[in-house]
Amino acid sequence: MTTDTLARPAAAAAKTPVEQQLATAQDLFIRRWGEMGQTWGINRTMAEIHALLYITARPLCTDDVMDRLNISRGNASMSLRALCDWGIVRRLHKRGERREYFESLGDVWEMFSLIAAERKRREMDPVLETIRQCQQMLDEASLGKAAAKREDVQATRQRLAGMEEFMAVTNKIFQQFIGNARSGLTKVVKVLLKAF
Amino acid sequence: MTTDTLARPAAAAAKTPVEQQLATAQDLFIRRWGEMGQTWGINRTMAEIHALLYITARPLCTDDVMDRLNISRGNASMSLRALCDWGIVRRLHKRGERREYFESLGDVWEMFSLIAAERKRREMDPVLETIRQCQQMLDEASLGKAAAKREDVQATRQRLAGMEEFMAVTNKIFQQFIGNARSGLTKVVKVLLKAF
DNA sequence: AGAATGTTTCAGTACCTACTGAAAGTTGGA
DNA sequence: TCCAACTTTCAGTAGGTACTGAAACATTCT
Repeated sequence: MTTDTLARPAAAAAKTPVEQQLATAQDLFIRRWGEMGQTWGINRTMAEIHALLYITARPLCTDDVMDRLNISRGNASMSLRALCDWGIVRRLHKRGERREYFESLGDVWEMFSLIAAERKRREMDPVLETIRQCQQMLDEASLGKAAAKREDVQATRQRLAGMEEFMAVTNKIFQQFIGNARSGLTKVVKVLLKAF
Repeated sequence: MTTDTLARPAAAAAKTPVEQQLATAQDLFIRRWGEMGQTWGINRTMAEIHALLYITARPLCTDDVMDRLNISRGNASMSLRALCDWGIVRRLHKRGERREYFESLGDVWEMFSLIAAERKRREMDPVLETIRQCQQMLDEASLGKAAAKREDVQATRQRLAGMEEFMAVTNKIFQQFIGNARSGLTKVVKVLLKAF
């Protein structure tokens, strides 16, 4: 089932052996990156496009992407836009050319920061808010004297508190990464690796 | 489209007001946790079952789960097994009872460690290996004198190297968490908060 | 052994996400 | 102003994942 991993068309026309090998190596990376994306909730094509832009390390236009990955124009357009929204791909106008080019950020640490910031905002923050909302509901529910002592209510309260603490701390760590970008992250890493 | 978020049946029969409010608060948390799971590559039901076991803080049997979340026996069985495989839910035999119960770990930090370890193994390690494989392919490709100097080959090499460094360091950080669980993470947090 | 109780598996299906391709929209040049 | 080059949108659909429900399987009790 993964045996045809290498079968994806490398790219079109006449190539030198070296070019072919380069394309094959790139395809291997692109494919794997796409697979990983999926298991982290990023769709395969988007991850593959990003991998392509990152690994080729030069600006590509929509048609380049379509041809290389064998996807439709619509798909390429939507995915490129989404990548730009995440901030990990940049639009680029070449002087004297009408068509737009796209290039990936080159700094993996910076990309990670951008992604972390966005996912925190989109996914962790809402959960934290929900937890607090739940806690409030339980507070109101157990205004009655006896109610407050029900063990099931107590148990749920404790679990909510445990999760809240975890999410709050995780959020804080994320925040350290965010905004510090490269310098911040490498510093973080150094500090961490030394501390253990 | 998210308006019926609260419409999910709270649970069946006759309940005191407090019980109802408790169930409602729990459902809210369960639902949100399920949503978040999806965006992190964990299927909704599995995340919901886990949330249910965590938030109720007592062992539940398959039928409890089925009834509360309104899912089929097959689905409940498969998902519970998967949760046990991850190690964040434990099977539990009650004395004198035939049926099996399930309970969630109570320590969020420990759960996080288990999940991190497993995802590292399943998802990051293969990518690291692929990157090294790609690098090797390029090494072979550019044995020829001129080939090694092609700028496209050079560029791809650099990008691969950047990604490799990132993944290697990330892996190392994960490894610090794994096995250290709570103490490890809180230590990380302390170190970080002091360093900035 | 058979019945009672509980669990797992899996073929079929519902549902949902991601993709295509063509039409509509946009921008710049003549 | 119209044309040419290029981009975006979106209705329809393909393909994939997750779910159901029933049958097969397991275990314990009588």
